[in-house]
Amino acid sequence: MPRAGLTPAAVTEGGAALVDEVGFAQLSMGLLAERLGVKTPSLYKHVASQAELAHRIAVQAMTEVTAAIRDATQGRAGSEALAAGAQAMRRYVKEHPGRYAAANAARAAGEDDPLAVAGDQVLASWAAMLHGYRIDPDQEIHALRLVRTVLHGFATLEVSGGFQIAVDVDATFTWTIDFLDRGLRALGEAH
Amino acid sequence: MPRAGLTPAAVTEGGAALVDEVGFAQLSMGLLAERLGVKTPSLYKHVASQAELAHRIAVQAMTEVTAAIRDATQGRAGSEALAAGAQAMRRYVKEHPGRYAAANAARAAGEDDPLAVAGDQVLASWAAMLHGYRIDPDQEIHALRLVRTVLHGFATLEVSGGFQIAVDVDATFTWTIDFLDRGLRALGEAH
DNA sequence: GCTTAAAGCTATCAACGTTAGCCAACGCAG
DNA sequence: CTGCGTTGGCTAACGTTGATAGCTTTAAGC
Repeated sequence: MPRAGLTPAAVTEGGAALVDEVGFAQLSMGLLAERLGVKTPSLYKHVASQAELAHRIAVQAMTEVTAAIRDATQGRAGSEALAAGAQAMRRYVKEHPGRYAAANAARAAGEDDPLAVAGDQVLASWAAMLHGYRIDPDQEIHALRLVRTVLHGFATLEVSGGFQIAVDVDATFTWTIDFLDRGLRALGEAH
Repeated sequence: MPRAGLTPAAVTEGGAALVDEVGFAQLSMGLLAERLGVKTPSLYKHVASQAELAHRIAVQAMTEVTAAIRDATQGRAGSEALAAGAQAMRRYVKEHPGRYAAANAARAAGEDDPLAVAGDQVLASWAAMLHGYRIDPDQEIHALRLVRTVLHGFATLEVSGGFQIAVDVDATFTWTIDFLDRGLRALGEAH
């Protein structure tokens, strides 16, 4: 019988594609094995456990989110950077809901966990973006957490179908980013 | 052998207490049965499945959240109502993280699903609170979604340990609510 | 007290994650 | 090209957990 030519990276990539299709909660070793044209136990030659697989998917998601935000905010500052970064993140979550769910479910084990490193990079992107608003350093951490809260909250609510009413969610998102932008600008002017 | 005297409500309540202790993901029929002093299959005399149990817990959580917000905002309006309601919700989530997780994981099946009804009541509470800000009716839906986004995002991030940095999360919360309040007041004045 | 609906039990099944152990495929040395 | 070691894939099997079947016994109502 010919080999499938799997590697840890290939299994992770397959798992990431799978959770985006069927949802993170529906991830199972059997289903992934089937997609990869292999029997279930074979996966354990590449990943130690389903928990490790989920963790790898989470790291990949964090890394991809970072890249998306960085690309979007490249060369922009202030309001433009906020809008572009926020849209980039929202788009990523809509296109890869399973990966984002994996990233949310995952818990970093220690400071040097790749997941923690990737998470810090996302935070660093938002921090750099906020810098353009010239906010009082004492309030910077609060503003950073606010941005994260809003984007995370919006993304999870939208993906889980939380917005039922028949009003354009796109409009709400741009409105929300605008609301955020005004408040942040006001903070900078008050400095 | 004497009977344990269980009912669907008692099983749900036990399940709610359990998920708050061990986490929603760790909910299992065996563990709950043990807590209730009964063997696993006996639970199926009261709830149809683990999925139904989780759904019941979610409904209970939604109902309790509604009550908490209503009690907190009773007799207040505008900024005060926002602060009190937000604090009430945050407190509920911190005290009952498992139930809140159950509520987030649950999906309402149809318009008359008790979960949908309870969810609508929460939204109605926020809508009533927002009314005090006298916001342009066209923007009311966006503001409502924003409030929900912020509170949901903050609660989930805090419960999942998302705020690592050693700066007081309480301070960030009040700061965030204040940020929200200012923006909403500005919307009302611009009307 | 007798009847009967239902609560709890034991036994059992199915699905899934995981491990053990075997065999065949590929990479490389000679 | 041949032999050999590594390694990826397989089958078989186990433990756990959700769920069902069917029996027994409790306890509520007449």
